[in-house]
Amino acid sequence: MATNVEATPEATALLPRRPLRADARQNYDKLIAAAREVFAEEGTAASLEEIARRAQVGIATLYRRFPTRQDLLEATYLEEVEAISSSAADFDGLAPWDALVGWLRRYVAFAATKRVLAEELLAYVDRDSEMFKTCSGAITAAGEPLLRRAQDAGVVRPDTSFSDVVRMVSGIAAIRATEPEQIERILDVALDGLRYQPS
Amino acid sequence: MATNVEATPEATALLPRRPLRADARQNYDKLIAAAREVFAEEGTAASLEEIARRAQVGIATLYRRFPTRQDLLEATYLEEVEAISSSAADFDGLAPWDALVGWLRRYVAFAATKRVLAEELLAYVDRDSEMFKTCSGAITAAGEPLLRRAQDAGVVRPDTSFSDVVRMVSGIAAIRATEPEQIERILDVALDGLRYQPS
DNA sequence: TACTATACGGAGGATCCCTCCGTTTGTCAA
DNA sequence: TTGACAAACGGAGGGATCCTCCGTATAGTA
Repeated sequence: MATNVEATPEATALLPRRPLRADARQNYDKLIAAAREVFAEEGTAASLEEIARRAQVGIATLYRRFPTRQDLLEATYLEEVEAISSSAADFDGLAPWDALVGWLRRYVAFAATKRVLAEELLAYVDRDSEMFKTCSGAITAAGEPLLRRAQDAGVVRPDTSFSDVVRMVSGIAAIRATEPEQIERILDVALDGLRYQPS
Repeated sequence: MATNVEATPEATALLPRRPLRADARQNYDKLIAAAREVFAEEGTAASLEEIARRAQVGIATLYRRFPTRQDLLEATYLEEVEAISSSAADFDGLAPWDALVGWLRRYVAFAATKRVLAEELLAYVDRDSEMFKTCSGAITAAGEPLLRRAQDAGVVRPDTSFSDVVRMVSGIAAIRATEPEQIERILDVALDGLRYQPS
């Protein structure tokens, strides 16, 4: 995950934060990492003490940094968005098709936890709040170039927008499948649809 | 709510249950009523002890009847479906338009809690399970005649299906509005759309 | 090195989950 | 009506979680 230095060059400023003491910053990162794991495993109703335990941090440390469950949820969500956005750069070296698909596959894993976090956040935050707008903007800025590159190279049909693709993948990621391989199969088919050239 | 007699004439058999002792049946009804209230107020993560308290029943009584939180959730959901279905008969005496709109307004209140219950149930029950199929069938059987009657009377445009109307209303009911009056206003506009006669 | 703001951890009271078990009560047959 | 029993009830209580308070430790600075 993105380390928590306050002046990262490519920082999208999703998480504006004052400088923390070194130990505090480490604990912050450990808490977010643990929260992402536990929320993914047990849903948003997961025990905060379990998160603190897994982060090997006292429960009070968790509450000091995140006074509310919402605060922890929101920070985890923003870290996820930041991670999926900045991960687009990891695929720069690959061929256009492989780069796009590689990122989208990563997006599936991201979308699964993102959806449940977002659902919970929406109970307290407005859907078209500054936060959600910034997030969707960051994701578009990260992924749209991958799509355009693939389209310019002729390996993806030109009549699809980034929004189309992301929503298609999000929809597939949200399928309640009994076996996880099913998601894989469906995703494969759908991605093949992107290569199809309409006559 | 529908009282819990085991041989109600119009019973849709959504809730097959063996005959209960009189006191047990009363407590069952009190628990469902309390559960509906509390789930609506606090979400599906609400405290079961709070539900037992509000129903003025011992906590063990709740657990005996509903060994699992899922069981209580499911029973509450089914009661809601049964209530909204059988309530269609309440509007038989009204004019076609008033009958349809009256039922749909009741549906909005229903949909708000239904959605959150269904969301939680889907974590454990398959989307196209017998239960969900039966429920959507019951709602269609209840509401579709109201729509058809209004269409036959010429007060609702003929080019809309029951599914269209229900999903429109469900969508409006799911809006995360800050003020509840907003839902009312939007619903009014949308329902006026039903009267509009395309040329 | 010494000082202080910052951060840490855990005890502890309140609440919730769920089970066990002794007590009460509805139902039915005599 | 009455007596007997299956059915149902309620609450205590162990374990887990929530959240706060407060004494202790340490990073950063002069």
